[in-house]
Amino acid sequence: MWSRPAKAPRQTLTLDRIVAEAVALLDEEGVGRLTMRRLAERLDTGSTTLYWHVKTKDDVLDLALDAVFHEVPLPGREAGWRAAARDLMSGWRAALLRHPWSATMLDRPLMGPNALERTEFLYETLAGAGFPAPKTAAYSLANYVMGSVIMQVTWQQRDPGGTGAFLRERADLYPSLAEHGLDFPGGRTGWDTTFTEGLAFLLDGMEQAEQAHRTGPG
Amino acid sequence: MWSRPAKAPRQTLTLDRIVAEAVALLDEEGVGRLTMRRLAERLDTGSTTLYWHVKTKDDVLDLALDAVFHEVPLPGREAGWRAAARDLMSGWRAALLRHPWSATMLDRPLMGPNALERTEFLYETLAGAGFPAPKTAAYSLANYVMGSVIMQVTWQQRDPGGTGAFLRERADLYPSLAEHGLDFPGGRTGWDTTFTEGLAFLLDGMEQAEQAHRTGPG
DNA sequence: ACCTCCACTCGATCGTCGTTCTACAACTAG
DNA sequence: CTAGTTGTAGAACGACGATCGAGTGGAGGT
Repeated sequence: MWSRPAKAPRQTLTLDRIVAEAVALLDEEGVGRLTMRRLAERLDTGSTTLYWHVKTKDDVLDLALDAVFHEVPLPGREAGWRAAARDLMSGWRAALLRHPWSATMLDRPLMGPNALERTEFLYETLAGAGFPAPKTAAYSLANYVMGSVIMQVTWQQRDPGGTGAFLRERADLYPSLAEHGLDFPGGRTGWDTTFTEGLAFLLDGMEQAEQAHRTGPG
Repeated sequence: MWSRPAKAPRQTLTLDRIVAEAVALLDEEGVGRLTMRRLAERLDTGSTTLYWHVKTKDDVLDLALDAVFHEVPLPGREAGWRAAARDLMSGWRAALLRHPWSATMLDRPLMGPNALERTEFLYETLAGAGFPAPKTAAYSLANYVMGSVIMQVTWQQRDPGGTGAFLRERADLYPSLAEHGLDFPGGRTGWDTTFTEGLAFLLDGMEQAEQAHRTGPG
């Protein structure tokens, strides 16, 4: 009819749009509020429509998580394996922290193309450096990063801030904690330097083992 | 009346019974199937009754998680800080692996009495060993353990076993992964030794720093 | 110009969940 | 025996993930 409401020009929904909007929604409201209905609403469609592009909600989460890994830059290898590993892990951490919800989702297989590409890079780097067991080295580094991010996100956003007081009240039970511990944000860069120092421990140990392996059986 | 149906002797529901049953349910069916209704059913009561003893479902999960930490033995300190830290971390890991659902729940503040007691022990041990920043050392160790458990549980139970084949099919994209990697279970003790070796990296680095600090500024 | 087909959309609906409200039963103290 | 406290439970609410079947638009063939 003459005054037909110009029916929206049917810009077909794509998987990319769904994933991008899911990431945005997660960034803004957190993992607890990601709902198929809410996600659909933001995309101006019905919730059931999403199921044409995606099998389950878990698919959306898997895709969103892998999208985060896409933000992790692959460092150069000129500066040696240690610098490459350090930079990759720092970038990995930074990307996860930029999307705190992702920390909660690290308990699923990281099998997306972006995650695999980064893991492959890490293995290549370590194997190329002559590590006898790149598996162990990569495993240690990845574990450390995952644990760090989870811990930081946990304390930063799930802690009502009362932890310090909570522990100080119980200083008789937990003297060491009350003295040295758990007031993490502390300095502005507290988290970052603590992460870097811990990573240095790990890299030092790895370097030591690598040198021993190079000079030992040679 | 003589033949009164012996109306169940009203053994009042206690918080301990709830937590114990929650742990059992989680062990048997996993975190996805823990429901207030199912939990209540196992306790022969109504779901709403649980809310008398507990404020939300999250409380149940927090309590169940802390119950896991109760299984972590506190090692002796005679053998030095390194042995104590190693043993505490191994016990920590073992307890979490015994209840794989707990790995998924490490993204919440570990503020239960059992968790705090273990953390306090770790801080005490490291501070007593003269570490300049026990916070960094404890943080590194805890992060490593958390990451390790999460990764192992993820691959062991959420992976349909097709990962090896999946990666081998894509050996052109991920050559290093296909060669050295990700076929973790490998030997029977693959996970354990990989964990121990990685932990040794970390402890080596820490030991090195501790010695440098002792001889350096002295 | 017509028809067909298929990628795509959506309203209604199912079963389940966490949680609240309110009424009720059992035990305890006086 | 009664009053109050402690504990229990049914019904119900709103929201969720997911399925089903009926629809809609546009591209391609004829």
